Amino acid sequence: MPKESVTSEDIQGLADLFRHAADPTRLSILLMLLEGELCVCAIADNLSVSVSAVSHQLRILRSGGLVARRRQGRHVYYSLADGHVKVLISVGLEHVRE
Amino acid sequence: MPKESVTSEDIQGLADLFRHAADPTRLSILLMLLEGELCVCAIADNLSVSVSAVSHQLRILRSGGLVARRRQGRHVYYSLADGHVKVLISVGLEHVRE
DNA sequence: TTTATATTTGAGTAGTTGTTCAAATATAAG
DNA sequence: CTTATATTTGAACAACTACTCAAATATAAA
Repeated sequence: MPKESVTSEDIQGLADLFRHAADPTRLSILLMLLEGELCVCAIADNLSVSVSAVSHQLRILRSGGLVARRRQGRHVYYSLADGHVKVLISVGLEHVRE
Repeated sequence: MPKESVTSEDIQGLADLFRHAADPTRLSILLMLLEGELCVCAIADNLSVSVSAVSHQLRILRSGGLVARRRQGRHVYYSLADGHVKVLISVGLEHVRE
């Protein structure tokens, strides 16, 4: 992957991706979604964060293409958008655990 | 990688890792270092950023264990600390390029 | 429709962050 | 020692971010 092939748009996209995963609350949400989809209230219950705060973070994750959502009745279920997130978290964990 | 095995320290470490890679300037530095070690002034020349700004960012990258440094004469050469960074960038690029 | 539950949204705010600028430190050469 | 080059450091400041709170929207049940 030579440097010449990396455009400034790539860099901005990469920075956005990492920035979206750089917050403990959002990261906790992503880790929860590794095991399957969850509705907003379930995520807020498991974390100790308000529903509003979770919704705000989910909006950011969705704008970054990290999660997808599906409405069913009064609930909105969120899930990981693709497999890249799993790999990023796995490699990241290897790094922080040395 | 079950959720139960991920501690809050893991989450904080992961968030720090992604946060360190979440800035365009730092990301550009990491991409440059993919091809080999460089001194501070060379990095500042290639980017359009002041030497001071580069030094500040290198300090952050070093505190996060992403880069290592080696002094030789008046120059200080920086390089990637381990292979995880390369993988993170590779997977990230796959994601942003769809 | 009215009521209740689930989620989203916007404003406001405290805390964080990246840069610039000036000063300090480090090493080498004269 | 003095001078020059390379790098680091701290303060100050503007820009950004994550949360709270209140209000709005959405869907379902009575």
